[in-house]
Amino acid sequence: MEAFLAVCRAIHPLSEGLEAELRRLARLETVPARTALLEPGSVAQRLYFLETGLVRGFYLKDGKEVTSWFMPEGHFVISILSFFSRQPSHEYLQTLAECRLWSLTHAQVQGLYRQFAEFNCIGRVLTERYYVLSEQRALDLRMLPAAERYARLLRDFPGLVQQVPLHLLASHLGITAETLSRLRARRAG
Amino acid sequence: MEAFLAVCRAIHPLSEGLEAELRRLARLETVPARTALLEPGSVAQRLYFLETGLVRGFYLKDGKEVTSWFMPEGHFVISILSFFSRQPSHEYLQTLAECRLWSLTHAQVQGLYRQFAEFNCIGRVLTERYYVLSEQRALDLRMLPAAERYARLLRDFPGLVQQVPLHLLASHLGITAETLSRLRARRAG
DNA sequence: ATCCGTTCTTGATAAATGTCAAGGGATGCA
DNA sequence: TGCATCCCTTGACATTTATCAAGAACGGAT
Repeated sequence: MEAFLAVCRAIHPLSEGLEAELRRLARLETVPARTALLEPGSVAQRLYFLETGLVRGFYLKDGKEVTSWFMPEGHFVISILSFFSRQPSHEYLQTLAECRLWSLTHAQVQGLYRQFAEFNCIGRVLTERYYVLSEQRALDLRMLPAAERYARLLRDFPGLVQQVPLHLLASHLGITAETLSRLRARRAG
Repeated sequence: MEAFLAVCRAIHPLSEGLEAELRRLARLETVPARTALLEPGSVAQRLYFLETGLVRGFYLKDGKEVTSWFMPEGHFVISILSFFSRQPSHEYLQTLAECRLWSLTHAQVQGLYRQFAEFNCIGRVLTERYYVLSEQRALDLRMLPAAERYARLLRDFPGLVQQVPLHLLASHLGITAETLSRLRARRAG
C-alpha cells in the first residue's frame, strides 16, 4: 500500500481525503503464480498495482499465446484496451509468480476522478507515462531486428530470462521460440 | 478553434477562465503540404490540433521512411515520445496536405494543468483515448496478416488511398511497396 | 529411482517477404 | 511537344523466418 501511495505522491501531493479514500477502497489480494487476472470476453473491472511479483499480458493468435508485455513489481497492471474502452477483452492477464496486488474497480477510479480533482492530475501523468512506454515498445518491435530486441529485453528486464520460459520471451519479441533459440546460439547470449 | 473547443467541452465543461486562456494562447497556422512540423533531434515543443488537412508521423529505418501513423482532421497531433518524455525526437511530423493547425506549447499546456484543475480531466481523457488507439494499432500490426491490415486501413481511413502514395501506406502496414502492390493484385483491391 | 511433462535445442523443409532491376504510365514543367 | 520525375507494377532471386519433427536436458511427483 505504501509503495502505491508513494508512486501517486511523487506526482502530486495527496490530500487527506484522497489518501483516506484510497486506503479505504483499495483491495489487497495475494495470488499464486499462473493465476488469471483477466480473461477474454469479460470487461476489465480492476486497475491493479503490483506490489510484488510479475505479470504478463497475452493474446491468442491461431491458438498460440503471444505475450504482449511483462510488468514488474512497483507498476500498474491493466488491459489498456478493455479497461479504458469498456469493451470485452481479447487479452489475458496472468501472474507469472506469486503476486501481491492492490486494486480499485473502474467505478471506484471514476468516482475518485469526480471527487478529487487532484486525482485527475495523477491519472493523467500515469497514463502519459505508460503511453510513452507502450509507444517505445511498439517502436522497438517495428524498427529493431529481433536480435537487438532481445538484447534490449535483457537490458530492461534483467532477471526475466531466469523467471519465464523462453517461448514467452520469443512471442513477446515477435519471433518463434526456435528462432530465438538459434539467435542465442549464434550470439552466445 | 471551435472544433478544438468542442472536443474539450465534450469531455468536461470549460470554465470561462479556461476557455479565455485557450483562446488567448492557441496559435493558428496554415501550412502547405509536405511541411515538417517536427524534425529529429529537436524536442517536440507544440501540441497541435488539426482543424483541416492530413498529417503523418514517420521514422527513418536504414535510410528509408517508415510511416508510423496518419492523423485526419479533428484530431490532435504530437510525437508522443518526444512531447511527453521531453527527449529529442527520432520522429518526423509532416503535413500531407494543406493544413490548418491550432497549437499550444508544452509549457503552456503545463501551465494550464496547474492553473485549471478541470484541464487535467480533459488531458487525462484525451491521453487515454489516444493511448487506446495506439494500442489497437500496435495490436493489429502484431496479430493480423498484412492483407487484413490493409483491409482495415481502407476501412478506417477511406480516401487515404487516394491521398497518399502507395509506399507510405506500405511502410505503415509494415511491408514494402512491392509486397503491397502484389497483395492488391492478388485480391483485386 | 523412475516416470512424465516441460523446456530448450537442432535439423530439414516450406512459406513469406525483401531486394534488386526493369519498364510502363501519369504528371508537371520547360 | 518533349523531357524528367515519380509512382506503380512485375519478375527473378536471396534472405529471413516459420513450420514440422526429433531428441536431449532438467525438474517435480509418485
